[in-house]
Amino acid sequence: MTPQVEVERRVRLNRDRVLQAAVSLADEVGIEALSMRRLAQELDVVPMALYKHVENKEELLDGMVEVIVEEIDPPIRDTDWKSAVRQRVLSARRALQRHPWARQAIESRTNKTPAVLGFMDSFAGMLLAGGFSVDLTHHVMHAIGGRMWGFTQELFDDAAPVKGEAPVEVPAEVRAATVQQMQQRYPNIVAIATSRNHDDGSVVGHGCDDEFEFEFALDLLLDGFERLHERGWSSR
Amino acid sequence: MTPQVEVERRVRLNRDRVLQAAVSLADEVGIEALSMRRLAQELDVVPMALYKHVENKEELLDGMVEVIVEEIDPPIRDTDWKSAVRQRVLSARRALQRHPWARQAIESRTNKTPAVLGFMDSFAGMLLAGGFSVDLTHHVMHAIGGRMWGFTQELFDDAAPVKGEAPVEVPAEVRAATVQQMQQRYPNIVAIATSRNHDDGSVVGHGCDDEFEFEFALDLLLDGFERLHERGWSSR
DNA sequence: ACCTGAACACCGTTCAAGT
DNA sequence: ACCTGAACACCGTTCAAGT
Repeated sequence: MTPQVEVERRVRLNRDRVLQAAVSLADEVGIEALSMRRLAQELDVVPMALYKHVENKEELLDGMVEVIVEEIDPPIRDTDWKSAVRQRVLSARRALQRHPWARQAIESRTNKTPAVLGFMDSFAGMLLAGGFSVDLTHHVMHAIGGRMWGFTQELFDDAAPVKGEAPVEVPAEVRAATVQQMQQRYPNIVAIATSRNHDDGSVVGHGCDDEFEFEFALDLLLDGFERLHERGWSSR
Repeated sequence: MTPQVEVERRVRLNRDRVLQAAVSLADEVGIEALSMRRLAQELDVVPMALYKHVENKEELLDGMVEVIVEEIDPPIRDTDWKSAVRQRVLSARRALQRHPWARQAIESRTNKTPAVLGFMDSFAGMLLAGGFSVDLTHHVMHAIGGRMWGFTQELFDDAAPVKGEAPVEVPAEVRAATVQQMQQRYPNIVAIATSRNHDDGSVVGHGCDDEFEFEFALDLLLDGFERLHERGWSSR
């Protein structure tokens, strides 16, 4: 009857279109109202059509987080570490504020997707370029991560075993290949992850001492408060 | 047939038993697997029986958060502000770590329940007792809140209008009564909330300047990093 | 290669009824 | 006063089938 209309609305679906639509829908209706069925409806498609472009809802959320992380500006060049870091943190904050659901979504993800790893890697790069030791960079990443979002805690930890599933055994050669790939793409992260506990020859690291990281940031803040208090600081 | 068994398992339900069961269930199976139906099953009761003790699932989650907040130790007396604050933050952290779902649950709540308000009030009290100005206390609360969990941002804001619902108009006399009640129970919070913008006579305050709070904490950390860097700090 | 339709095993919550 | 049972309008995801 109206063939060109049919043709117009039947744009071919692809992963990117699915993710973009999901982001817009979450912006409009909130993350709790974002369902596979509703998203499909928005795209004029039957629910199951989405599953050709996205494994399941978890992977959809991973993809949405990737979209948001890619909105963050790259590091500013030719400036000191402090203003580079400051600008980038504020840029990340702006991205999160554009999408009110993003904070919660990020915090619920346990997978580290490439965009997230890339962000962390270039972030560590700013500090290392500023002359920070790998050690200090590591702790600073934890401390600043808590400011922007809550998920940095486990970034360098071993993948947490999924509830109810036996942890997958990865053959040694696959592990070695993965480490090499990681080293190529995320050299700073690998440097940090391998710098501790290298006495036992493990390349992966043993997860961070959560308690230490927490108190590290806490004490920095407490000392800061004390200094402001002593000098009679006021916001006006 | 077996009347005493029937009697034994049919313990009368009440709000507390529901909340405790919900907390245990979430501890065991995770927050995403906690459903009203599953909780009812755990309590040997039909799903709808829960709704006599809890308005709906949102209120169930509010109640679970209350349970966790009540696990936090009260402030330690007869010590300086710094170690009082430090101990209490670490106690809060321990409570959250006992219940891995709690962080996410807290962050998803927008209601401020009495236990949460009470916690914040006595927290502010530690700083005020240490001689901090109301102004500095206010910003410190924001900065430290971000360390423990992510929800302090909106604590002093006006209640965010619920999506899709017209904001409820509260009669002036009801507002006045509420403020007086708040002043009785949460004097410190009210002091903080009313100290800013008092030039226009509003008692409620206008929400905080998010951007200012964020940069306040960020710059404290950046200055801290800089100091550690300059003095060649190392974690060993 | 991509999309569909029906079906399954779940949700939160309403309503009217039972004790 | 407290609990029940059936029903409604949703979920995410499987499977086998269509083009």
